[in-house]
Order: sequence, then structure tokens, then C-alpha cells
Amino acid sequence: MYRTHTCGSLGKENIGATVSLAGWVNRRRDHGGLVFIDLRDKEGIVQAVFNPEISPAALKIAEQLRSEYVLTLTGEVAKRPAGTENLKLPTGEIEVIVKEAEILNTANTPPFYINEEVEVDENVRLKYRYLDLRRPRMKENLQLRHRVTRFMHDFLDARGFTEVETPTFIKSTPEGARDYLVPSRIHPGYFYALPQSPQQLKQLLMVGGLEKYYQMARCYRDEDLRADRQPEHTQLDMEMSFVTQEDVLQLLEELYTSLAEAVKPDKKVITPFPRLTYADVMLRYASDKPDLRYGLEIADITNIAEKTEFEVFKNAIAGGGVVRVLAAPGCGEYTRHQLDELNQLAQSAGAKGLLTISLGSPGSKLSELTQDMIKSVAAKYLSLEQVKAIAEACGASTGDLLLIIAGEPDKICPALDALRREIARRFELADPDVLHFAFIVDFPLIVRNQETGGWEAANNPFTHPRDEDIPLLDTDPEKVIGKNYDLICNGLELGSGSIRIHRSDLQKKILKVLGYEDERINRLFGHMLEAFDFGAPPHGGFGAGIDRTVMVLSGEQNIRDVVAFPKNQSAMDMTLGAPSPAAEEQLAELHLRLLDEE
RNA sequence: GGCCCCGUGGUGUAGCGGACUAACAUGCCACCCUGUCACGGUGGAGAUCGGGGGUUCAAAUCCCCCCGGGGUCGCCA
Repeated sequence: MYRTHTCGSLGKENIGATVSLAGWVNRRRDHGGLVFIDLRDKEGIVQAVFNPEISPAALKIAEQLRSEYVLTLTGEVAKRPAGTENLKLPTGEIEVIVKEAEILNTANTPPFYINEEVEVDENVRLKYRYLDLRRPRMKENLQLRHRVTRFMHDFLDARGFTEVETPTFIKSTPEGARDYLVPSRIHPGYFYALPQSPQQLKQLLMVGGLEKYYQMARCYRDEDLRADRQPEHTQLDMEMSFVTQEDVLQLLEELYTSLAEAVKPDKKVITPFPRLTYADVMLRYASDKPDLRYGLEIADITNIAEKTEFEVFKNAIAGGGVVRVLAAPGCGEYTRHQLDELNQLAQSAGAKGLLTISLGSPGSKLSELTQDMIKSVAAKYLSLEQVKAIAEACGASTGDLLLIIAGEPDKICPALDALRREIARRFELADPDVLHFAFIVDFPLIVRNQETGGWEAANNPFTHPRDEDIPLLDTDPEKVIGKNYDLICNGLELGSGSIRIHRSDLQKKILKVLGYEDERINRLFGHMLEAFDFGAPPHGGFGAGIDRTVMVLSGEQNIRDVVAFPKNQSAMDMTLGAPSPAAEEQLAELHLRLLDEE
């Protein structure tokens, strides 16, 4: 037996007891005759004292110890001498007087600090991930992640959900992201695809009468990585029969509020979760996943702009564009250089330009604004009344800076979004202690594909259209609203779901609108349509990203910090060194040959 | 593929044309030290400044190319 107790669990109640501990040397303080070792295990740290008067043999061991050596020791828990307590340590009132010690393993000097919170080059962290995991930050993130999934399991179990595993070698489906493919050895030239989500399988589970299904499902997408995107991520995948959209949203709200309460009781959760329509958030926040912890709402001023003498506005509007404004509070006295920075940000996000209007210095009311307080390259084209109207539209007052962008909504929203987030960042408007969840609803079901010009599913081809919009499928597919919904929090999309189509006639109709020929429909979706014809119940569900959920709960800005062994931006595993070349024999077995690439 | 940022002892930073034989902190090694807890003291080792080319009398510093990393756009139903 290596140990009777854990380091972090010792306290005053153990005084007098003889205990055995095992762990890592967090720090050594060698006073010559007397040596202190901070011994660390998963539960915490305790001070071990090596005293030559107690055990000369143990002291000999202590002298050999270095950081991260693995050690087991036996000794007596003692109250620390008066005046030597360490209030910074939970175990700081006691110490272990060591009688015996044994080095279980030595350790090379770590490439970075394990006992200090210092930013370290991420390459180094990832290469030595197992050392990074010893640090408190990563340890806490992984433990939080465990508590999150544990809570979800319990929550859904208590509500009658059945966990079902679905295969990870499945069939490639059209649309969506690029698939990861697995070559078949048994069937030359054939491939499995790793699931982007268990979408079809969970729908078939509903046809199978499971009624309430969930799974912690690993999902794979071969697309470029981002701060919140990994090629594989875990999703709380769930599906229910005989539910409406409202039923699903209710369940999710209950799940997430109780989850936050359980794992992060200090965080403030805004309830009930706002339900915002897609059209509404795109107008007010220029994003389908706005951070709602701060206002900074955008206003449409097309009707004001079209009456001005400013050619840029007139031309944009004539070309079918709109004009929108965002107020940057207290930025009215920005310098030329600062204005240039914002302009550059807007342009790099796709705007043709950014018109700024400075509303002077703060202190007076908007009604007292005068022409000479206004500074803008377009000042001479705008009347005082027009500037006031624009300021009023976005809730600005004197001392603020108006940020105005004109153009097609699709083009200017990314720029407005970038500006809004930049202003929030500069003034630290996002309260780190708030979790501002919201549901985004009423998404368009079908959108125009920019490249092909044809229709494509905005979400997935299985989303049920809003009932009253079904007739529009024949006339105005673009106007059809789907029964799908996103859950967002603090600027992250945590997941999405929908009520699915459960009748083959409607499913076929949608697929035809999306441009699928009968032959392709049968080949690609025949199994679904056939299943629907055997009495598929109405059903719907959700996929909630676990990684992002842990990100938002921990406050981490990067998904890699909530994953034990993540891929870097080049999709490489720096710990194992994956991907790696395959041997000729392996390729031959799989009936593969590599192309010579330049 | 585009754009932006970064690359200096093990780690984190400073230096941004000449006084750099590259500084500081920490870590590491040796010795000293019996109440420390980021222990303390003394001494020491450790970087050809991501790589290559160029400009210059002189380059860590300026320019070009490449490599690596990060962020972002495209992409991600």
C-alpha cells in the first residue's frame, strides 16, 4: 500500500495519526539540517518535514529529492508550531513529520513550471501535455468537464432518457462539413465516414421507439480549426419523441440553469433565457451568436441616411444596401489614429468603409448638440437634425462616437459584429461572472448557395419547416422558417437542434426543393424515408457542445484548454505526433496508393 | 489559400542599427544554512537572438524569402 491518505485531505482532525502519503515533489526547501517538502497529489498539497533528529535516514532521502520526483512517505501528522502556520494552504495548520521515505521515481527537470501559473508557449505545453495536466489550471478544467458530463448524465437519467451508443464508422452523407474517411480493407475502394453527428441514427432511434435518447457523442469534421473548433469534439446528443420546440427549449433551459448552479454556483445566470429570432439578432447585434452581457445595440438608419446628401449612403441604398450604426460610448474624442484602427478593423471584416461621427466631449445632453461639436468627414453632408436622429436611434449621447457602415446586410454584419466586440473588449463590458444564455429561433430553413445559385438547407435537410410556411416551399423557399434553434452563451454557440421531419412525403418534398433528383434521394436518404413510412413519431432534439460548454463555464478563451489532448491549429497532435505517414504495407492492405503531390 | 500578430538561455521577459563579450527574473548545478512555505546566502553553467539571403564599416535590431506557432476570413448543414 502506497498511501493511507491523500495530501490535500489532511487536516487538524488527523493530528497524532500516522499516515502514509504518495505524490510528487511540488517544492523543496532545504535548510541544511532541516528539509521541507511540499508533497502534491490530485487532492492538494501538504508540507512534509524531514528532521535529522527524527529520522536521519529520511533526511538522506530528502537531500536527493528534486522537483517532480515521485515519493512515498510515512510519518505523523502534527500541529504546526505556533507562528509557522501557512494560511495560504488548506492544509497549512498541520504538517507531516516524516519517519520513512522512499523515492518511487526520479524526474527530469520539467521544461516549464508545474508549480507556478505562468504562460508557456503552447507548443511546449502540448508536447509535454502530461506535465501541463499536472498544473492546477488544466487539472481544474478537466475536473470541471467531468462534473459537467456527470451532471448531464444524472439529469437526463432522472428524466427517463436512455443512453445509446451509435457507431463511429458510418456512411458519408451529402452536405455539411468535409468527412473524415476510414478506408475499408474488406471492400476495396469503399470508405466509412466518421460521424459529423449521429443525426440520422438518433432519428432512427426515435423510429425505434426509444422516445428519449441521449449520448455523449464524439463528432468529427475535417474543417479548419479555430479557437472554439477542434476536428473532433464531444456533443451531448439528445432526441425526444412527441415533443414540440417549446418542450425541447424548456428542457434545455432547465438543464443549463441547474448545471450552472451545480458546477459554478458563483456565476450569475440570466433567467429565463431570452428567445431571440434570427432576424432580430442579426439586426440588433449583427451576429447569430451575440454576447448579450453588454448592450451596444446596432440600429438601422437606412431611412435617415437616404435623406442625407452623402453620396456613399445614397449609392449603397440604391444598390439594395442598408445603413446601420453602432455607438461607441465615450469615444467621441478618439484621435485620428484610433479612428483609423477602427476603420481598418471594419474593412478587414469586409466593410467597404467606416463612417465615424464624433459627438464631441461628454457632459451635455443630446438636445444641446451643436454643429461644431460634430466631427466627421461627412459632416457637411449631414444636417444637425440628421446626426441627432442617428444618435438617438442607437442611444448615443454627446461624447460618444457613431460607427456607421453602409452596404448589403450580408457584407456589413461581420464588420459591425467585429466593431461591437472590439468596443466591448476595450471597455471590458463583458462581465466574467455572468452567463448570459439565450435561444436563437426562427432561422431560415433554406438559403441560396452563393456558388451554385441553388437552394441548400441552412441547418440540415431534416429540419421541419414551420407548419404555416409549408405552402411557401413551392413559391418562396427562402421565406420558409424552420423549427430549429441555437443555444448561445457569452458569444459562443453552445449547440443547436430542431424539430425533425417525420413524414416521408414532407421529407421528399424538402429534398426536391433542395435540388435532389429521385434517384439521389433514394440512394442517399432511402433508408430514412423507408423508416419514416413505418410509423415514425414526431420528434426533435439537440446537440450541445461539451467543449464549448466547459469553455464558457471555466471562462477559458480556447477550446484546447478544456481538452486533455487537443490538436493544434494545423490539426496535429503534438503529444503523440499525429498524423504520421502510413507504411506501404498498410496502404496496400487498404487498397490505397498515394498521389505524387508537388 | 488571404489578412493580422508572435518567434532572444529550460521557462517568462528586456534589448529594436554601434557602448551586446546579449540584460533581468526564475529554473538548473555546487557549497553553506534547523521553521521555511515563491525560504535565504555565495558561486557557477546555460542563448551564434526560428532558418536562409540581403542592405550596412557594423544587424537580435532594417529589408526579402522560408519555417514554426497563434488569431481571423474562406470553410464549419
